[in-house]
Parts: sequence; structure tokens; C-alpha cells
Amino acid sequence: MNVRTICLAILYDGEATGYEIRKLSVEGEYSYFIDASYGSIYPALAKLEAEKLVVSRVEHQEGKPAKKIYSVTASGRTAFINSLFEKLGEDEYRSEFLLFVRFASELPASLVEARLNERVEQIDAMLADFDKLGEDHSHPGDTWVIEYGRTCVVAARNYIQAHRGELIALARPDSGSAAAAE
Amino acid sequence: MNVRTICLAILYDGEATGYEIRKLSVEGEYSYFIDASYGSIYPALAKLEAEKLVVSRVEHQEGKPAKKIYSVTASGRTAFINSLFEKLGEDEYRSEFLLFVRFASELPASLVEARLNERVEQIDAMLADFDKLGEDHSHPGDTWVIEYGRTCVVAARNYIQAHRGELIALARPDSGSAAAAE
DNA sequence: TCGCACATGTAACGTGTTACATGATTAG
DNA sequence: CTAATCATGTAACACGTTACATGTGCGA
Repeated sequence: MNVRTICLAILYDGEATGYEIRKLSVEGEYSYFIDASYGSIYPALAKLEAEKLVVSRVEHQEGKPAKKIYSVTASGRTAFINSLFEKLGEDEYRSEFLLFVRFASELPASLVEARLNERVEQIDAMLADFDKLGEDHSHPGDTWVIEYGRTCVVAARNYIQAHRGELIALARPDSGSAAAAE
Repeated sequence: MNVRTICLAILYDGEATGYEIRKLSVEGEYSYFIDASYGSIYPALAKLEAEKLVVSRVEHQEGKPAKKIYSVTASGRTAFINSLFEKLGEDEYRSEFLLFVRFASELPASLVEARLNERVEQIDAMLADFDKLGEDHSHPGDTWVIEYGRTCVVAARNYIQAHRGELIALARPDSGSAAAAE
């Protein structure tokens, strides 16, 4: 799943500028698919325009830089939807957290405990984000996707809470008067 | 999480060749962290050796190409464990499946249903893999990681089964005598 | 007045993949 | 006889990130 596809997906729901697309991809509902930077979005949009899959119009604003507002063309819509008919690529999941966990036995118990706590906090923050995203679900499939995400994340949280003790027991006991990190 | 780190992690548990490291990263227990190709592993190993974090010895075999067996040095171990003390990078999850789902309302119900079925089958295959991996857990942290993975994947499977109807209802009704894909 | 939000874009760089080059043995 | 497994490595390429360049207005 490349930046190109994400641009088309976002524009499918309505026009947007490169600046807005990046925001959506980093903070918004699309942040669960990709994290794109300006350096990839602007060239992708330019290429898409050259291929006539999107068109742009410039809007001048007083006091702010001019905007270049993109929207999909009919052939852009067709191309995007057609791409969804093709065989899906596999999901990919990369986790530094799990690599850390795997080596818990080589690390001090206080560090393992601290990282486990951090992780639960991160999950709680994500859950709060999901709640906010769930409120304005402009796109019909959004709710399903958000609830799918929530379900997985809650399962992860429960697992951590239920099995944190086992992992800490595996870790190296803290020497002496370890009050340690929090 | 780069190839370099994965090489150190794998070698931490015992010596291996570049060929074996790739296999582990694609098929084995490390496939849940990364999918590395020869083109990235061999150069990474060479660089690691230049930095004295690993050493190699060549083993000649009759009938087969010579092997270059790598193992970590003391400073390699230290460097790896020290890197685990640093702030963890965030997990990243990319899913073409979820992008597909988001646009279910633009797609034929038969296609949506077929993809949902495929997905459940894929999850079942993963679950079977987890069972096999669970058998020989040489590393103490492995069991925890595998059970964490299993928990998340089972939650996803349950969600799909419980809410498949809603998604199919959202999709475009199949025209006419649609018996469609399976 | 300092830095942030708005807004677009490019150039250098990093990191990884795909395809190529090479070559023997073994199983179907 | 064909394909796969073992085994290492390089070169071309794709794709993306970081940092830079440029500039205004607004709130702390």
C-alpha cells in the first residue's frame, strides 16, 4: 500500500490539498494505513495529475499561502475501485515492543515493568482516539474498521494485563534497593 | 526495526548463516518482526562484521556450497541489549484488507463476502503456524510473544465472524443470478 | 519576539527489494 | 530432465524519509 493509493482513497471522499492529505495520514483515520510525509505526497499527487487520475485548482487566500486543491477524476475513481478487485496484499505488523518482550529474560525487571506500563498507557490513548474518530464516520465502512481496530487493541491490552506477572518473573531481578523508572 | 537489529537478535540465540537468517525472518518465529531478503541480509552481516559486532568462520561442505557461519561477539551482545534499553519505536500496522473493507460500500457483495472468507482462512492458517511455533520455544520470551499474537489474531477472527453480515449488507447487492466467487 | 500553523515543493539520503550471476546435488 | 534446496553476493531500482528553501500571519 503506497502513498499513491492512499491519496486516491482520501480524494475519493472529497477534495483535499497535499497538506490536508498528510494530516489525515498522520493524525486522522488514515493513520491506521500509512504515515506519509510531504516528500512523498507532493510528488505522488503531481504524478497522479500527469496521469489524469486527479485534477487540481489553485485557490488564493489572503494572509495564507495559495492552496492547490485536488479532486479525483472519473478515471481516477475507476482505477482506484478496480485496484480493490485485485488480490489483497498481506497485512504487515512490525513491533519493537515484541522484540523487547522476547528478550525480557536478559533485561532488568524494573525496565520490563516500566515498558509494560507504557504500553498499556499507549493503548489507552489509542482507545480514546478511536472514540473520537468513531463520532464522525462520514464513510460507511469506517465504523466497521474502527471497531475492528478497537477489538484487536483491547485484546492486546487484556493479554498484557493478565500476563504481565509472568514476563516480569522472567526478567532479571533488580539488584538492591531498586525503586526504578516510572 | 531494521535488518541489522534482527540479525543481532537471531545470532544472540546461536550462530547462523545468512541463508538461515533469511529463512527464519521469512518463515520462522522472526517473520512476525520482519521479512528480510538476501539483498539486505548479506550486506548487513558484512557491515556488522566490519564493526566487530559479529565474526564469521567458513565451513566447507562436500556437494554443497561453503557456508559462512556468523556468531555474535561480546561487544555485539552488549550493543544489542543496550539498544533494548532505548525508547521503543511505535508498532506499525499496515493493512490492505482494512482499506478494502472501508470501501465495501462501493464493491459487490459477493466480492466482499469472498474476501472475508479468505481472511478467516488466512487467520486459521496463522493459528496453525502459531501452534507449531509454540512447540519448540527455545527462547524463554517466545511463548509470551506467541500467545500475545494468538490472542490478537483470535480477537480479529471473532470480530469478522460476528460482524460479517453488517459489512456485506453495506456492499452493492449482486445483480441478477450472482452465484459468485468462492 | 519566538515559534507555530498554514502551504508547496525539491534534493540528498537511507533502506530495502528484485533480478542477476554462479554452481553443485538431490528428489520427483 | 526439471525443479528445488543449498549458498553467497552484487547492481539496479523503488520507495520513502529528513532536511532544506521560502514566506505570511497569529497567539503566547
